[in-house]
Amino acid sequence: MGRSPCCNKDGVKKGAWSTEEDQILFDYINKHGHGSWRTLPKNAGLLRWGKSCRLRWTNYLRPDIKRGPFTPDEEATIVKLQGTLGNKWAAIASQMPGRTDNEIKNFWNTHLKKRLSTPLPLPLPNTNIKIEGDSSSPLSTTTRHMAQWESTRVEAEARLPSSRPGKQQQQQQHKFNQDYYLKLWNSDIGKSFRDINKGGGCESSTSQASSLTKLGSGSVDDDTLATTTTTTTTKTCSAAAAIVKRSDSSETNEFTNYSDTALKQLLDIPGGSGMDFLEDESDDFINFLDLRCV
DNA sequence: AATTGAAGCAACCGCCATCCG
DNA sequence: ACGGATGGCGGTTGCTTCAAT
Repeated sequence: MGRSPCCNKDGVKKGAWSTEEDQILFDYINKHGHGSWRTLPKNAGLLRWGKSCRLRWTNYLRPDIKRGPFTPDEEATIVKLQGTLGNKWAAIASQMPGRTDNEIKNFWNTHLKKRLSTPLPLPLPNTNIKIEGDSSSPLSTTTRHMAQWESTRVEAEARLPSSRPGKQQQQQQHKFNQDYYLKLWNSDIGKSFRDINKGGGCESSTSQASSLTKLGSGSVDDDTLATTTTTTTTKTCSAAAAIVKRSDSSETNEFTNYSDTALKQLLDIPGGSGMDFLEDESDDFINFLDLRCV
C-alpha cells in the first residue's frame, strides 16, 4: 500500500516504510521518546527525514491509533465538525481519540464528501444535528446556535494547555487564561450549552472517548479473534476491522447489530494521554504488530 | 482469465506558525 | 526584535487493491 521507494536523494529514503524501519522507529521512540524529530533519524539509524518519521509515527505506529472502519457515530461526528470547522482536520481529529487527521481527511474525501453530494441519508445516531446541504431539512435557529457552540467548544479544547514542560507550559497557560474561546466556553452561557449536550442530544466525542474501555494489547479475547478470520491481505486489517468489515458500516447501520461494548473493546488500542502506554515495555512491537496486522 | 477503471489510503510537498538563540 | 530551525497542517500524489466487464 502507498508509494514504493522512488529515490535515495542525499541518502534519504522515500516511499513506503518497511517493517524493519517501522520496528527501528517504534523501538527508538519506545526507549527515548521522539525528542527532536530532526535528530531522531540520525540517532535511531534511519535513512529518513525527521518529518517522515513524525508522519509515520503519528499516522501509523502510534499505539493509540484506532483502526478499522469509521462507526456511524464517528461519521456523524466528522460531518458535524466539518460543518462547523471546515477542513480543520487536526482540530477534528483532536475530538476523535484514536483517529488521525490524515485518516479523517482521507475518509472525508473518499466517502463522506461524495455521499453528502448524493441524496442518500447519512447515519446519524445520537445526534439531532441536521446536515448542511440537506435541502429538505434546513438548519433551525437552535441547531445553528448549537453548531456555533460546538465550534466554540472545539476551539476551546484545542487551546487547552498541552503537557509541555516548564516555561513553555506557563506561556501556554497564560494564553489559555486569556483565550477568548475559553472565556466564552466557561461562561454561564457556555455552561448552559454543555448541560444541554449532557442531556443527550448532541453527543460529545470527548465524553465518548472517556467512556471507552482501556485494554492492554494482550487482553483481546483470543476466542473472539479466532472467529474473525478474513481473506483480506491489507496489513492494516486488525481483528476488529475484520469483524466490522462483515457488516460494512459505511452504507448501513448493521454495525449496531454487534455488541457495542465488544466492538469498542476490540477497536480501542490502549493509549490514554501522552506516552503512558510506554510504561509497559513488554514485547511491544511484536505484540503491537500481531494485534494490528493479519 | 485478462484487462481496465475506480476506490482507498499511505506518504510526500509546501506553506505557515511557533520556538529559540 | 530578528531570523533560522523546527514542527504542524492541509492539499495532493501515486501505488495497491478490488470490482466490473
